[in-house]
Amino acid sequence: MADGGEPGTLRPGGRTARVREAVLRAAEDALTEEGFTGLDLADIARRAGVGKTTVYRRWGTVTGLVADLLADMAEQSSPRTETGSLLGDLTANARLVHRTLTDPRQGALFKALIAAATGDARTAAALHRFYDIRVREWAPCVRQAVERGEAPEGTDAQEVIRAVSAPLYYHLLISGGRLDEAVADRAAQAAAIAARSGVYVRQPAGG
Amino acid sequence: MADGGEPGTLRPGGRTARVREAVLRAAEDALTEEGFTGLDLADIARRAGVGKTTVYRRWGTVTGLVADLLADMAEQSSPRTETGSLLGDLTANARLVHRTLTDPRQGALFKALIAAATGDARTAAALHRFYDIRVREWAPCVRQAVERGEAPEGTDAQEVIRAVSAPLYYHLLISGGRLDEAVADRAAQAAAIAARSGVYVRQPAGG
DNA sequence: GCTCTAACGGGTCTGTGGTTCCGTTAGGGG
DNA sequence: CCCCTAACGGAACCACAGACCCGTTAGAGC
Repeated sequence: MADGGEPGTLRPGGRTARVREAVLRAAEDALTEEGFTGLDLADIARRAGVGKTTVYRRWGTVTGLVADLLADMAEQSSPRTETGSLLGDLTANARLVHRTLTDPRQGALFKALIAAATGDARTAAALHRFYDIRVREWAPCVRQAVERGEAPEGTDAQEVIRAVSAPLYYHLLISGGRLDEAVADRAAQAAAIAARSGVYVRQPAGG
Repeated sequence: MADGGEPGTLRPGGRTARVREAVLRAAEDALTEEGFTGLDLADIARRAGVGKTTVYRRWGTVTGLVADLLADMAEQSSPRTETGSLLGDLTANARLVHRTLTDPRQGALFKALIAAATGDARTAAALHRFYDIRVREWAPCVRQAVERGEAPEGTDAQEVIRAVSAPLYYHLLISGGRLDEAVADRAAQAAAIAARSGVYVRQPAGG
């Protein structure tokens, strides 16, 4: 009678964890191959080798499952490289994002995740959290540049990192142009120059 | 027996045109209010005051209808302003995009359109065409800046315009951060400085 | 290793988005 | 102004995603 809450919270070990893992991987595959529109929880259950009832009970809706997938993806982090210069670090970041988005599977997955987030507040929150974590991981390279004197005091490190990614996502989702490495390098250069010039200094002192 | 092609092509005037107009406006409203996910052709037909059979026959699928809506939107163009300086023109552009994306209805509509494009090639092509037209409309202000000597010869005007929009769309779709006017102004400043520095010169001559 | 019950899963039912059928309305050429 | 037929529209039909029921499996505490 007195249930503790959502299914999977009282006995999260063993089988439950295996099922979650299998379903999230299946969801990732399905999103990648079918896109967000062509998604079907029964198909995901089949891919994962679990009963579809389980998927409906644990996650309820497609967007709920995508939100959980994003939370899971947010856990895993890939460490960043350090080159010693702002432009070098931003270029490394831009090329990492570029590689991810141009990879056929990963690119399709991210497109689907972003599409899912446009239609559901919880999924959107999960997506924002995922990118917030990724941006925070790279922000230190901007702060180091400030310490080296490459960028002015008060520079918004996270905004600089976002500025590097933005043109790549714009090409992927909106303009549809060729997403070659030159686009990534230009994005890094533009962000580096703008950061050096103080464009990303918080609360500009009237100018 | 020998049909000429798609419905609506042989007798495109009068009633057919009125129906198309009503359905596209209804689709716009539905996309804005329900988002791409919660879209239903029967609901659109109801809103438009036409039979749902008509909508299915003329457009077939939701994505087909969205693609047609984008083609229709691409027709209407809003003229740009000219301020006399690159930064001024880019700021005007950034604020225009900012106003569009922060308007509750327009912002929701564009989110839905972009989401629709991620899942269907025809819709994606229509979206790319729409933005290509808008970008081309603003490109002249960059070319004028080149003539004035504000930016180096060979600057890719369209890429500069895209660089202005990119951070705004990144915030709207991905980071979820506050989309205030400062973001727009920073985007314009960053693009202007990068353009001046030659970041957007085509085929950089090694350097 | 026994028990209790959280969590899984096959099978069935149902609401609704999408299709088809066929009669009705109204462009547009003669 | 009349006719022909392109295009519209109501209604019945169908398939399938998602909800529900109830028996089965396997964590976790003693």
